[in-house]
Amino acid sequence: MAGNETGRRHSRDDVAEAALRILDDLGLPDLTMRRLAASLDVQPSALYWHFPNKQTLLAELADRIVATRPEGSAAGKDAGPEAAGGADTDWADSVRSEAAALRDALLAYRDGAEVVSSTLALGLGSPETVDRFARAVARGGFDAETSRRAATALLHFVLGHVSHEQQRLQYDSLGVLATGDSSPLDEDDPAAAFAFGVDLLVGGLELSRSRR
Amino acid sequence: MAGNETGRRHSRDDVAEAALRILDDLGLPDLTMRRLAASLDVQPSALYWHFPNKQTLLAELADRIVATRPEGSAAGKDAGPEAAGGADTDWADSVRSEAAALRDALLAYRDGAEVVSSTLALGLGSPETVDRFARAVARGGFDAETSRRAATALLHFVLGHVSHEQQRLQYDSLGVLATGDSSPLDEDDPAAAFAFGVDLLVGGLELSRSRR
DNA sequence: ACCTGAACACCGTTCAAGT
DNA sequence: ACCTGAACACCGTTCAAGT
Repeated sequence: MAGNETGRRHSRDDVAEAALRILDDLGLPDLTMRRLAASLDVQPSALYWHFPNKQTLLAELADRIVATRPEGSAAGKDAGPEAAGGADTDWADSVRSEAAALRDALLAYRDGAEVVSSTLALGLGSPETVDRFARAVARGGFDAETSRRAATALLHFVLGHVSHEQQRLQYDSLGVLATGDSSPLDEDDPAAAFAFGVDLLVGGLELSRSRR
Repeated sequence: MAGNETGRRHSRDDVAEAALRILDDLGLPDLTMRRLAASLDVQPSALYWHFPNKQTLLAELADRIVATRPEGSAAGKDAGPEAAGGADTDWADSVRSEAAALRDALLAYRDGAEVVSSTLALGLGSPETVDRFARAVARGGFDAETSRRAATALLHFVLGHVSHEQQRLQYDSLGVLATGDSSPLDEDDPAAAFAFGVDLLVGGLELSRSRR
């Protein structure tokens, strides 16, 4: 059903795309190697020709998910007028839109945040996501270590927030929505709560800069 | 081996303690219902008399883990001299030590952060952890919604950071420590990186306060 | 280059029945 | 109140062999 319509053999890309489909349709708990194999009309063992194990498959999915950027959501150019060394008055907005773009990408696939989060935790997946944050922060004139630490703080917040957001989505889509049994982490306006958290981190950076 | 030494029957508390032991000794992936049952000299099905399912067991463990506070690490009293309404000049330090105490508690058990994180994500577990953060923030004179949002941002950062920290620990303890293959999220000084992230969030709150 | 067939070593959960 | 025995419906992964 993915890639080649009726032909027998599949590519690594076919497998990844079929996996992404199952993820988005059924969710991460239902993305099993056996179910994936079945969706490709293949034996489970065939998958191990394309990927050494499930974790590697998930890392590939994570990379594809974070590469999902809604059209025209570029968070500033890679090398603007002030790219070479100097401080950028607009760095804060670029951090904010980088965060928003990542959130959008994670929300584009069911359980996207959890897939990326667990892949990052295992040290797999491309470093692109942290790097983008770090570059945006560095535009503010912060040193490399500060930028990297701020970037991971941002990433942890974004992944935690969106994971919870998505968990809530499918919790609501299922039956259990009794009145008032919301957890204290639930937010009635997820986007606003997200922006607030990002602003807190950006504000902290601004403050640390104003103190030299 | 846990609770009653040679007697046959166990309490819910025995089961939880045995589970905590397995978690700390072998890690979350090896904490299976079957292995837990074996450690109690009991059939797997016996566990389902004490807990309706594994998730509920994990939620109980999460509550016990966050209740682990190293001796004398109280992050300020629950009702100090300025408890009733007014702003507290020292609220920032209380947020910081609350964060440090939570980190210590999570680090006290292998995979502690992941257990708490996944429990929180499922909306299980006690709301105490968020509440403590929210109360510490509220001492700064912030309204309830701001305090709650800041608290969840803090919690997401702490859980993300410590999860990664712990994943790195057992990654290092296993074989694979080739030179220079560290992920961009790795920190050579985890405690400093942790404090930096917390300071960013606290700084953001200070800034938002100075802007009225 | 890509897949089958068959097996290995597991999982979480249910449920009637026992004491 | 607490547990056994047996089953159900699954997992991820390996590996010799096929085309």
